[in-house]
Amino acid sequence: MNDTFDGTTSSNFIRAIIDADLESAKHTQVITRFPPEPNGHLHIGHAKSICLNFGIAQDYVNATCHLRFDDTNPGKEKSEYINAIKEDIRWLGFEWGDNLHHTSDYFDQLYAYAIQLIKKGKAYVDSLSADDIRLYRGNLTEPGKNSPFRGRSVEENLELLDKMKSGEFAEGEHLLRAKIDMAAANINLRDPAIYRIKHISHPMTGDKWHIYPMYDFAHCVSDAIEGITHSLCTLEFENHRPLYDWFLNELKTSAHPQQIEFSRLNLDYTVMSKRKLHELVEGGYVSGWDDPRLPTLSGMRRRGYTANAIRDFCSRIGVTKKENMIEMSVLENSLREDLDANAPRALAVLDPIKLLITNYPEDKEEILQGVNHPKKPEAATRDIPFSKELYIERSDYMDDAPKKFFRLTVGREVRLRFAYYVTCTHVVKNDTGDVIEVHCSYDPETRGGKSEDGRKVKGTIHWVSAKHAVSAQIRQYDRLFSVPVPAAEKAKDYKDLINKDSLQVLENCQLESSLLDANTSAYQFERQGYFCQDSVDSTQDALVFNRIVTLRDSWAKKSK
RNA sequence: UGGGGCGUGGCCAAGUGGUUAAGGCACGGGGUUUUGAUCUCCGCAUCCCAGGUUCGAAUCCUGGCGCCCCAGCCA
Repeated sequence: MNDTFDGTTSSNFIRAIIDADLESAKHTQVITRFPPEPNGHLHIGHAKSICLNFGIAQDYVNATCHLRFDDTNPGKEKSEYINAIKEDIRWLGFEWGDNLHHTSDYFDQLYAYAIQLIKKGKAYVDSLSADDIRLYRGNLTEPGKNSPFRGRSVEENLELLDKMKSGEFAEGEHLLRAKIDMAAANINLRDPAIYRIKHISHPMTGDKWHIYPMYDFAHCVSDAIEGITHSLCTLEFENHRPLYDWFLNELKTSAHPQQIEFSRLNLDYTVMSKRKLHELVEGGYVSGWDDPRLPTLSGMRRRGYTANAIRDFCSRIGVTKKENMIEMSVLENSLREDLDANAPRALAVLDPIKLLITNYPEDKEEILQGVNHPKKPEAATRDIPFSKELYIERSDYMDDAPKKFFRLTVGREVRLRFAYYVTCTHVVKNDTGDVIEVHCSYDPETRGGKSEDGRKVKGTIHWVSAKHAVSAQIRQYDRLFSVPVPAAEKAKDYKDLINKDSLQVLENCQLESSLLDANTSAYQFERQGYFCQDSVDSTQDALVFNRIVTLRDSWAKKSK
């Protein structure tokens, strides 16, 4: 199963373990699971896990991946997140079929297992306060000590748990704990909590329960119930694995999934923690969960990222146990690769300046042909109107330009893409010395942008006919933070490190009219970058395009 | 200074005692080009450190060093 695609390897140490388990016949089928807690939106870090888990289900014979909402904490979770999460996973290109589950589906079984633990003398109801429990737990270097309630009889524990369940106690009054070892070096083993009292109704189970199971107890048992073979999670759960195994061993479940940990994704110039993402959204630092600057899947989707690109990115970064910080350029590379291969081309002037072709007839109009995709002849061509007055990019003209500037300056000839060669004759400036009009003469013999005489014209610039152009607003997005690792700047609040130019709005950009019929997918605006119509704010009367990512620009790099 | 992990080029990442130490991103340079895009070619590490075992070590042993995680009735 050492499969590759797109020329990059997608194998990793986890797949190697699975291969070995299949080889040794420990398992004959593979079942993984993706277990989001419905308390926020999915981000690119989740995509790594989704691609790992669902990717395995996709690549191995007879394998499946369950989608399980880990809804054990009704105080923090909202059912509205559930649909958003499902939509994101589907958008990424994965499906769970009949395997949609909720941890809450197993509340009855979980409760029965808890009773079993009590009967085995492996769990007890503690009545210490939260503060006392913390005190009794000890710390990293000192062992904890037993709770005075640790020795309660099985009968008393059973009775107390039953009353906890039916809501006879206040929150915090009692707690069901596993009886393991208060002196364990691994703090997770110092009698961890199993059930806590919460008088909150649950989106799935309503008011049935007044107690809800803790992650450590619920997760391993849910995995076992579903027959998960490989339970993949991130590194911070490594210390919980002994507990995962302890529960399953004590309960003698029919299956004992193997928990395997891998490192979570970190991307530079952004933040990934749920807390920070919530803060940015709720504090109004961004426009919402789908703000195109956010690393959320909904934000990236709105920005114009493709699922393809994200999947490719995930396969490129690999899966290991090493802490990592992936550079944004890796993501952008995956993006550009997909967009270059698939996005139709168009001409659009973002910062327009008038270009007048002085020797072109006043009322003449021509229809020229532009190729829709240089690498896909089958994508054919489109009509592009041409006339005397055009708009070109302000940055494509320069006074006293250096030799290497392959664009316009007085006396220099350039090619107007798909159109004609034009030579700049002079420019008109306003009082403050800004160029407001560029005058050129054109060579009628160069229609289509080529000449018979083989004359070399190094530069090609994009343009749009003034009278035919449609104007639009363009939102240029850049990295959300001004530093690579916002969290590392301990002296500053990460919110003060937000890149002030992460969103730049350009009004009155001039687009080729065919963009009026633009669909929602990506276009390449030649020489600029990739753009897509904003799914929320763009209308026929007021077009709004988002810049997904710029084109690589070796000229900008050189001229720095 | 308890326990658990991790350390291969700027960032990822293959490698499991014998390879010129894969590949991608980034970076530098050449070519092609009606997008200074794409494409293409070339360049770019002795493997945290120190000892040791071995004919031979990134891979094995010993000792260091560095970084990450854990003291929620969160997940």
